[in-house]
Amino acid sequence: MEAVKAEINKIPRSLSKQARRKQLIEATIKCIAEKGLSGTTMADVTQLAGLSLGIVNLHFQSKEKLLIETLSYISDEYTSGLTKIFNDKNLNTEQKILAHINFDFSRKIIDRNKLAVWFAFWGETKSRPTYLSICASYINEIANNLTALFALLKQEGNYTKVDPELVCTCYTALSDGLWLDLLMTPKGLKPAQAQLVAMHYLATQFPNHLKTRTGI
Amino acid sequence: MEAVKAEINKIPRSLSKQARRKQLIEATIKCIAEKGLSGTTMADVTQLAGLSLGIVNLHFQSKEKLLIETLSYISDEYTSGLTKIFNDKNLNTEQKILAHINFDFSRKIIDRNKLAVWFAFWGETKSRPTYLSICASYINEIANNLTALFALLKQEGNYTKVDPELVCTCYTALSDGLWLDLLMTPKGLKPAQAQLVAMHYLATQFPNHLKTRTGI
DNA sequence: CAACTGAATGAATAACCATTCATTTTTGTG
DNA sequence: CACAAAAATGAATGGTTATTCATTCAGTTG
Repeated sequence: MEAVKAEINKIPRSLSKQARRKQLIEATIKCIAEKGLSGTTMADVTQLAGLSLGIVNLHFQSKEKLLIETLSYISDEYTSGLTKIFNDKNLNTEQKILAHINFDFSRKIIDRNKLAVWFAFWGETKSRPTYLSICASYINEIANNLTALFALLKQEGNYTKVDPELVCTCYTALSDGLWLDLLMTPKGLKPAQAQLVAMHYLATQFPNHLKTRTGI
Repeated sequence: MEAVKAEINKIPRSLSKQARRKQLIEATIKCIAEKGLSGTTMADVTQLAGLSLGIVNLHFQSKEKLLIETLSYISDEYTSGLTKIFNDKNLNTEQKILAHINFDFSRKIIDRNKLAVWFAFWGETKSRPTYLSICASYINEIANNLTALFALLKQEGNYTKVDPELVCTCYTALSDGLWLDLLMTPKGLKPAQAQLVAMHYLATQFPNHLKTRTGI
């Protein structure tokens, strides 16, 4: 009891509002991963954060708003990472595409807790338009950027038969599906293998630029 | 009021146990699609089925069992359809693969209500091992069958560089991702287009057997 | 150090919801 | 038609959980 109290007290009360919100959002991510979206209660979240029951309503007004902020949090993390790559002037087209794939399968992104959160919300988009609208805004932007990169590589490499939009749709669906695999069967597919699968597809479109080793 | 009562009364009370269960499961599918897994209540399900509140516990003992039976129901529908194709002695290898893809994107399977149910449960697999075990059993069987088909086509068509297991992993992830697309952005990707995307990938592996038109 | 401010607490409240079961309705059978 | 068995009903129950807010606490300022 004393030990617990001591540990809790390590967290200063004067954390800025922003930091306290982040602390709660990260507890929410863990909670959704462990108990599911429907099984996540305010008591769970606040206990995991080492704070008191009423704190979520103080900082987020309601549970629903906390959930929305949590989805926005991981969406922003993903989008901003990709935007940075897309705008990096030191990378050429091929390097940007490679960086994009590396990012899609990096530790930060394919963390199983975060994957659980993605799919928890995606599973509810049909019934909750708010969740959908949060996702829709970034999906379009990323697709446009990625399509543009594929179009450039097509030009630069004389891949006359490549359809950039089709490749973008296919790659995006493929990586979503691989994410699902990583979430559901962690004993099966490993992150590095998943990335190779994605590379394998892109190598069929841009064989002179993106090569994969044989086997997975 | 009279009209409602009349309509309800159309459903005979003497429906066999099996049929009543099916009626409730189908109401559950609609409900999960409309309100999400967390938002689905017993009152919702039974009202949608035009029956009384207590009926679920009569036929399924608990809400949790109803949900599990609902997942099993759509899993069985999917698995049995694919098994039938795989065991069809009138189809050659190429035709079986084509039939598999056609089935994956058939109306029956990519019904948005059912897609919503798939993803609702998948989003909770990390926290509910029961859901995972229901899915795990059929996933393996289908993967083995499909890999075997790809291995056969590789042999028959002399595709020396094809890795059947890799192609199976890639195709499966791709179709899962396309399903997600169909669920989340129904205004974007259409079922027929999604199928063409899947075909486009397989055409890169078996170009002499599976061709796609240009464009999506 | 005393007064003040805003952050944090958690007991109390009110709403929601799965489950139970005494009662009613329907069906099939002799 | 009567009667037993089976199926269905829905009011009542009890457990769970989001939200509220009076109170406590920590940090700051003059």
